[in-house]
Amino acid sequence: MTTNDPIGPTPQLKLDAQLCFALYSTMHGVAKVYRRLLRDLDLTYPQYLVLLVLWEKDEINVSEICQRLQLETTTLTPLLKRLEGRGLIRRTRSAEDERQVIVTLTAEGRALRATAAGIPDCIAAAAALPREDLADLRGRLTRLRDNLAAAG
Amino acid sequence: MTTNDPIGPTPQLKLDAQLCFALYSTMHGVAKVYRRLLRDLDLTYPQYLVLLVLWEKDEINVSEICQRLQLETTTLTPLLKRLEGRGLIRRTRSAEDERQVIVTLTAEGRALRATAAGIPDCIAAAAALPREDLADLRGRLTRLRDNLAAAG
DNA sequence: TGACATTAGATCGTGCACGATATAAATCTC
DNA sequence: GAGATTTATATCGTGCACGATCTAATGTCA
Repeated sequence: MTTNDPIGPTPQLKLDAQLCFALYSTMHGVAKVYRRLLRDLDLTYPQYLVLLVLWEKDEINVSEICQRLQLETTTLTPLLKRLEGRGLIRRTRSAEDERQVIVTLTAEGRALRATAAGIPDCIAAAAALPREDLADLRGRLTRLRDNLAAAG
Repeated sequence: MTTNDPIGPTPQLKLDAQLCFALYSTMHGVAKVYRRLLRDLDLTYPQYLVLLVLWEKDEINVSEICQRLQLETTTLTPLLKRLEGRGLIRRTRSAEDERQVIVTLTAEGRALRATAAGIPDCIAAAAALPREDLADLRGRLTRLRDNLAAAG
């Protein structure tokens, strides 16, 4: 028989006590809800995030999208190619600086915004918490994220 | 020239206003800190989570780990094979029910617990927030996760 | 007992996510 | 203005994460 606790309690190593696991599993729960909502649009959640960025500001280069989403170019390059393949965006080399790739929404990509307009309300409904609680949670998470970035 | 806002404000579609993006990017920030801490142990964060589960309760089957971590067997099967390849766990078919695979820590897998004992404090330090704030945040996230699961 | 359903894991295919590295264009330095 | 450095993006390899599907073992019930 193996003992389950060979070196003492170490309560911080308990899964349910860990903030990070709460974050991890809650994110998966959110992703699951989004998958259902985005299935109609045939989008993944990261693809949806890229469109959110472009709906706010069109004709930006890849690294600006990277900065906004805190993702590496190695993640975004294939994702953007898929969005281009779907006809939602165009990727063109900048004339002034040939190193940059400018990402532009197509008419279809812009049109998708109207279809997506209802998504935040669906998420809020699934969250089933008062709007101010959600805003408060967002603020706390953002502060944590900034602290981690400063520490790392 | 393309307009940036062809269908009106729709402020809920703003990236920075979205709780879900805060969750998503904060999780990536956390993962980044863990990657640095776990590099010495040659573990990924999901692998570390599996070990947390086993350090709490050894000799459990695959589906129990799935339930604890809220992951699919299709995610865990290859991950467990990698941990087995590293010599940290063993996978054996149950004698009573041949469908089940029982996961057991090896001596090396148990020993790793001592090495990992300092990680939670490192994370707390990087988070740079009072312990009660972190506990509060964990509670709020768990509530949100449960609501989403109930809705989905 | 034999047909059917259920359960536990595994396999396959697709899409993130990132570290290490490559390449080409722009910029800096002398 | 030639060579070194930096910058923007792409390529490659590995590891999650999940939906769809498969297989084998178990359970059910006529």
